[in-house]
Amino acid sequence: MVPKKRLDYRFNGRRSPIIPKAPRSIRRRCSHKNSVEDNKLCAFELLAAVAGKLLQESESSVSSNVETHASTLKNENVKGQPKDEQTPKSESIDHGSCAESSFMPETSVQEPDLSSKFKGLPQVDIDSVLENISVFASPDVLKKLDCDSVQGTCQVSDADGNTNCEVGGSVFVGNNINLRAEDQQDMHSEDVINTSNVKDHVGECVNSNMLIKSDNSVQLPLYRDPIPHTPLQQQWNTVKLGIRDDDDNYFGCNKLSTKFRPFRPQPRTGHRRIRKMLTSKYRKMAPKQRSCELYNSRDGVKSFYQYRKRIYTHERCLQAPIKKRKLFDHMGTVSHDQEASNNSISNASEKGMCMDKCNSGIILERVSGASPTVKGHKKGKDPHVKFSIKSFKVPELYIELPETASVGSLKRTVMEAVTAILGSGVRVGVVLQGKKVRDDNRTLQQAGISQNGDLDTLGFTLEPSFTNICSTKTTKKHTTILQSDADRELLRSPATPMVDSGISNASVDPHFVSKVDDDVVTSGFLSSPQTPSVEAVNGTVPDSKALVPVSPTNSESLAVVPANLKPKKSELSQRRTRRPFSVGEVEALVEAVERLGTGRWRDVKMGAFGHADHRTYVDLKDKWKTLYHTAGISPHQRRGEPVPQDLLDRVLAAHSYWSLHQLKQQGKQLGAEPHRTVDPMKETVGGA
DNA sequence: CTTAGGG
DNA sequence: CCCTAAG
Repeated sequence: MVPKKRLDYRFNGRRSPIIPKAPRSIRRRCSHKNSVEDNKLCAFELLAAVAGKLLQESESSVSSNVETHASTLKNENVKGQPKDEQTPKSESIDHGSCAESSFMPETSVQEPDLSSKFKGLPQVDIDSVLENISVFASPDVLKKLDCDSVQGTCQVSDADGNTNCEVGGSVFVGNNINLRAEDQQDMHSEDVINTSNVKDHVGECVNSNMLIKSDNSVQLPLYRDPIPHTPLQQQWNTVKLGIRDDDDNYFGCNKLSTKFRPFRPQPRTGHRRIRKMLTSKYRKMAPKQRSCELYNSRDGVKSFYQYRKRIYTHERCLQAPIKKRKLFDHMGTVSHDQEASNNSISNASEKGMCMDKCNSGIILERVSGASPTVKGHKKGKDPHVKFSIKSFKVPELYIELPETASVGSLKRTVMEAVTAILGSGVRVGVVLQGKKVRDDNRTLQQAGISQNGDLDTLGFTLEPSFTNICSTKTTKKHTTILQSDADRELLRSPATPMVDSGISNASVDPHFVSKVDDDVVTSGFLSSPQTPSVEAVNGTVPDSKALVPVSPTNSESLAVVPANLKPKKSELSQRRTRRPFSVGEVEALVEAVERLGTGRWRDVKMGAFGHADHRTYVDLKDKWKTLYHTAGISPHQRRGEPVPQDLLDRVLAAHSYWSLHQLKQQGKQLGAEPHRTVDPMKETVGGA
């Protein structure tokens, strides 16, 4: 009885063309050129503003000669910095190009001049940086930047030349950072996935036992000392977020900072919606998402990484709902929890690859068991359950590096990210059938973890337990000042999920740089029970007697996810703007439902809302649901635009009618249950 | 893609 | 509104 052909129905998409989205260049490649000019100006102003402000607070005089200064800094800072083996560019190109490209924004390629020009800049005294920025902020330079952003990362060095404090600061002009993200999104992880070179070039360097999976995940065999002779903490202290690569190649000014962000794996080609997630809100927070490290040998380590936490066993390839991010953005640590809420893993359609692609993973080989799953064996009257955890997955780590960064830099960056997570302490969470088992007092049996249980769905998570993070003060005075600014910024930031052009505000805000930093500080590493940062899953490897590093290939084939992982939404979709139904719409809906019933939402949609692209049948169904609910509650409990009582009455009537009608239909079809078919009074029976 | 429900 | 499991 479908009135119309599906051909006519083209509104089931989520997108509502009608809803104006904040203008944003979703695809950098297209908009790049046009935005350059504008951004150039902004960049200049921004830089100037920042520089000006900071200079005021800076007592130290600065060199106006960039090259000189940079080289000096370089000399000071480079020493003491362990370097990874040389990784020739050629090699990167030959073997690691895929990996590299997947990690780095392509934008950088376009700024060779800048790159060379700012060589050596990465590590500079914070004041100097500011100075440098002001110096650089000439139209010419900006032009060369040919980029939408200028990021600066500052480091404060002590007399020994050791870096004591790193303050990552970024000035974003335009939407570079977002674009980068998108660029990454545009890349195909598959390209990387099967490339062993990622492992070769990155993993080996980071740690002989740690591998970076081609899918962007990091595998860190937990057997024994991943970081042999260095206490995690210590390692952590030396972490430099990719400020300088290991080949002594400094990135250009516009790529000074390396950001750790929850890693969002590249979507497959078909995932268009990925771009959606990169919309304003996300973008706005993007700068803050990056993690930076702030540490001072005197004041103790202060490091903050931002990572995204994920929810139990399921992880979505891409992300967390933006609204959550938003919260996270403005509320700092507190909102971490929220962010974790609806993550679920995706992908079956991707042959289990998604898992790997989606998550950075630390893989542990399962130890015991001859069985792939947790198995129990009798032992007296108390059955034992044997657990063999094959792997732990690290949550997404978003690492962003300029294309000009070296592979060595990438290695370090990843290493740092992983180290930060591990080093800050983790705790284990247990997930069974997708649900976290929170009650520590329950017995395994009670929790359903028995030899007879469905242990295939048992998983373990490594949850971050950072508590010491980003504590307090930074040595620099202006940091404090900026803090207040940042606070203000946070306060005035609307909590609404709908954000306009996103970056604009931030990018224009002279305090943006510091704000970012501050944000990072305040939101540093939080531990949230809800948000496991590391995921572990029971291996599917039948019988591994020992813990062995799992090669990317292996892990892929293992597809270690606790079963029920579906491939669905693999992108961070922005929540649609809320669009309350008008009385007129409600009326139309009621009318349509009265006519068509409550089980034909597509028809209802076509019949009554065919022109309303923003109303999907799901929306209508949901609206009906709420209407029905509304009708069932007292008027004073209702909110929003009041719905005429008569409509509500019709809702109840229609609902009632169609409930019976459906029962009838069912009865007819089933045929086996006569009493259901007709008697209206048997309404309740239907459910049985 | 649609439905139906839970969140 | 979102997200998913089921058809």
